[in-house]
Amino acid sequence: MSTAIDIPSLLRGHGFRLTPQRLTVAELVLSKPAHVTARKVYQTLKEDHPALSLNTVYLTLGQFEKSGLLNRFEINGNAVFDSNTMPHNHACCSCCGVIIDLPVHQMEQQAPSLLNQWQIQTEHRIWVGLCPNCMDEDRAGKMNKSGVGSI
Amino acid sequence: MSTAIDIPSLLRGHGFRLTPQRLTVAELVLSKPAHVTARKVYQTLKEDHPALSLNTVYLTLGQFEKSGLLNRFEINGNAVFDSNTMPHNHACCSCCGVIIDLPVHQMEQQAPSLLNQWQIQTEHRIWVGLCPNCMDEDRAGKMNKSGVGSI
DNA sequence: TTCTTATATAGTAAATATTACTAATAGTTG
DNA sequence: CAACTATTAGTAATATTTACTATATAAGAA
Repeated sequence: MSTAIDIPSLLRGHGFRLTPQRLTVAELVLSKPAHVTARKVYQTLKEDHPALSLNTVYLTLGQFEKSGLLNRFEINGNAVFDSNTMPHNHACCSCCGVIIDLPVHQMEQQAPSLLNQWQIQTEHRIWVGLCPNCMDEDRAGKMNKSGVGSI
Repeated sequence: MSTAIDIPSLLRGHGFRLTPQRLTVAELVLSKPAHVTARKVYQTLKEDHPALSLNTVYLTLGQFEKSGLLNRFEINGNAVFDSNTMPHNHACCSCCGVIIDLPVHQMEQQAPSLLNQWQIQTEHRIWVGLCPNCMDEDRAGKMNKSGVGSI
């Protein structure tokens, strides 16, 4: 009678046990479009769910990301988890912090029309992947594990 | 006899005093194209310049950013300072962490040709500015100071 | 239902990044 | 050289995230 996501089935389908904590977090971040930080999830839920630790929120969001249920990106130094796992872009308000989704399929180089009402201050586009050097090392089986942290 | 940047003049022109610490940091990050974190600057310089604290590096990079000498962006949870203050985009290697500059003026929606040799894993595009709500509040003189941290 | 077992969790601590504060230092200007 | 003020190192505080561990518990087997 509704198109609501069946959270228990979704979690089981990804091999998760159905614990109250996990169900609560999933209900908040997977049942509807959401851009959340771990802290925000914890603050939102802790009152009604005292049996939930910030620790578990971090772990759970990380698990959901690994399972492809959430996407993760960085904004202003915080990890933001996004229930929209389809390719898309974002706009973030520097005043209130709201984040909105933007389509990727415009031909324009400029900001998409959804931003007509916004007063854009900065725009940033970043690609993450393997550079030619590391692809070579990868092929040679010598890929290091230093990761991006070495910047 | 060279086109090298005159760091002392540059700093004086922005109202900075010429201290050894500031000159050292400036020489590293302003005299040539650079993508650096505060920690990286500190680690690079501390051996030859014991009279330099990580604290000062943070402060100095922040001052340079405020003065428009550096641009700041986030990648993998770290603040990265970029001596290229002209509009441009970035690619970051998920293996070695190298960051390269990319032009903004291609018409293509796809990754720019500089990335032909890369194996791109993810792409992210983000616009930062004032949303319609906050623009209204701004006009009404009620702009809050909560900032992006409230996400 | 009861038992078994591996997973999940809270609590604690640790690691990392960044900012705040302060007393002492040291450029700069006159 | 003297005075003024920016600058700095050191320390501490804050915030985010990860690591570790003993306990609790969900899920499947008996």
